[in-house]
Amino acid sequence: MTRQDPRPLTLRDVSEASGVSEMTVSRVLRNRGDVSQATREKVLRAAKQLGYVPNKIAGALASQRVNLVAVIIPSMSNLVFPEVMTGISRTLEETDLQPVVGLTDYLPEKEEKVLYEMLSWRPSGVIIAGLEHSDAARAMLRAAGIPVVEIMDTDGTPIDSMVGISHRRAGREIGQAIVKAGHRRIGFLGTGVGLDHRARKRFEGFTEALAKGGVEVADQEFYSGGSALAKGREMTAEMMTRSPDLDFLYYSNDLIGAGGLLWMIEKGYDVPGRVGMAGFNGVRLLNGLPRKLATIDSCREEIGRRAAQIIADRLKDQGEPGEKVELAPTIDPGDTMRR
Amino acid sequence: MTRQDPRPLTLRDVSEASGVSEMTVSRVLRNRGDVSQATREKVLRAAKQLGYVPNKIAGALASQRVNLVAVIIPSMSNLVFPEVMTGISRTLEETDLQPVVGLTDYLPEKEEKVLYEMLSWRPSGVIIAGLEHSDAARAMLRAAGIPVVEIMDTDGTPIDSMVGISHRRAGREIGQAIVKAGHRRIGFLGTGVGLDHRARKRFEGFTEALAKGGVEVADQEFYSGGSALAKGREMTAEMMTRSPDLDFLYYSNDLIGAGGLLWMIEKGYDVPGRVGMAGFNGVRLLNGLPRKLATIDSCREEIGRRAAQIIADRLKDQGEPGEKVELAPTIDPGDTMRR
DNA sequence: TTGAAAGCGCTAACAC
DNA sequence: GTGTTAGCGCTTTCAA
Repeated sequence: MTRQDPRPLTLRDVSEASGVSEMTVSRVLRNRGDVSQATREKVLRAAKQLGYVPNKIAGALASQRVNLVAVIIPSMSNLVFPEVMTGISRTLEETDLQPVVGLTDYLPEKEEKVLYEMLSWRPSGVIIAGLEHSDAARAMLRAAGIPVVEIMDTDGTPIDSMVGISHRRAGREIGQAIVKAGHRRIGFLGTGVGLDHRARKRFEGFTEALAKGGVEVADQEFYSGGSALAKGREMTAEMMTRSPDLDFLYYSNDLIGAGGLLWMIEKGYDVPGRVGMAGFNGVRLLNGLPRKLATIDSCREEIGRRAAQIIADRLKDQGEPGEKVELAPTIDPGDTMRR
Repeated sequence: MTRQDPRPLTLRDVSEASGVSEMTVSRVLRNRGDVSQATREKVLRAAKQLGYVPNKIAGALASQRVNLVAVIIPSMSNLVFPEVMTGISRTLEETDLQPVVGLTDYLPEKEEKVLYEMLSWRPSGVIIAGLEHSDAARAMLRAAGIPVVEIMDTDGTPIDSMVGISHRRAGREIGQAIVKAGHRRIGFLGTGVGLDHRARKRFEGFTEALAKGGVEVADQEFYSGGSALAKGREMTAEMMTRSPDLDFLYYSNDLIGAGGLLWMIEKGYDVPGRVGMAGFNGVRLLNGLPRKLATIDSCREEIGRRAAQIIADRLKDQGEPGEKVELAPTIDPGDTMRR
């Protein structure tokens, strides 16, 4: 228990303390091969006694195996990726794999850097958000020779496997539903495009569906940063002042939509009678607000689970490269869309 | 660019491709020592050409240095730890250190396991939430011989350094303020104690302050799981039905408090005239709700920043072991506390 | 400025 | 069931 020497403990220390060879100690600690009960106990006692913690760096180098899965996502501060992580963790917990997270802040350069850093630890697999990556990033992923699952989005061609929803389709479906419900003066409030490809695709699908119905977006406003609920309020106030005849507001995410909804309720608008509203994501955190915003579930936790499962299977030599999973989200009209 | 061989690239490949010794290639790639411009360029070109990504496993084993900081926290799914992470990341970004996160779900056994896993990668430092750990966990942390910063809480004795607020004091201060404002029929709504030591300490400080003012908690209710906003609503409805004479509701976190506040507004209660309300954390996400709940900022991002700074300094041989930082949160009365 | 040799702490493969 | 040997891919150290 008490050691004077600050040198980290090694297998050799356990070997000497227990009088068992290093190799056998290693076997015991990894539960590998046949070791007699007596020896096992001797080793375990010595290891615990000393407070030995194995050195995975050395183990990984020797065995050429690292039980890490690199997970590369834009951010943890909105409500979407933590749920994806939950799905990944839940699934990997049943294996000996561990997720390690890298954040990109939606910046391609940062993605490239983070990917490089993570690959330098030689993970067993990669789960990465989105289908858009720099050439260098794609080259690294291909060269890594490990299973790669691109998640969230299925509108494009994956390097290897992909799991997600079609954001273009999601945008299109909500657009169709809005037009079908008879709305003609439609406002869009969302994140600035460019950084977030999925938001862009939703917007494209949305305008496309409107166009088919002979409708154009009547007003739009983009934001970045700030508290989403408060931003939603502000933007909605501005837009309804500027374009008081709007009869539908479509938000690129539930949080700003919720802010907008709170404002509309306070101002006494008849929602959805006079103005319909919808967001995107199916954020559960918002359950408990006075009214439930219409939304499309982005299947975040399931995406995480499926992606992790693909990696796990591939590492067990089950499953083929190039698996493609497109989940089908459905519209939840909540309390803010006419049916 | 195109390789048939699935074998990962090594320094030797770059060495052969560039006609420079492995040692010199290594120097170039790490920007160490003097290398002629000509050689440097040759090496860089070859490395890029091949798409070489260094193997940190091997590097770490050889150099006995790992630029990782283990961050061990209970959860990512509430609003508090993501902000702590933001502070840690911001600070570490200015160094060559990288955070790696492990989650405990507030379970001591899981904490022990996660800690063991993380320490087996021989990180350069550890940031861990809370001051309560199993004996085994404490032993591991001490034996690791690396800087350890315990965060969030300062009510206790750290293994090495600590950065946080006194939750007992925070509870006491809000309790005092409530009593001073003349409230006598006080309800408490919070997380079940036992798992979350900090929530427990706040509650203890709270009841202590009430006792000093000759007041007892008139009604209390605990919850776990579910959507916090919705839970806050439910619990508040139940409590106000059961104990209609309450004149203050204190919640152990802002989210359930916000749910409660929404319910109170809908039911037409005069807040804070007839019933005062307060939460805890200073969650910015909630800015934008109709009214602002009184709260105490838990200084999450600053805690992250300070903790990371302590690790970074110690690794540069600046700063001493055993540093203790207690931040002083202040009450924000918002719109729900009489002043 | 460059290179050669000797490990870092562990495990695969094989012997006993 | 247990031990021995030879690396894993880098970096440290020292020599040239």
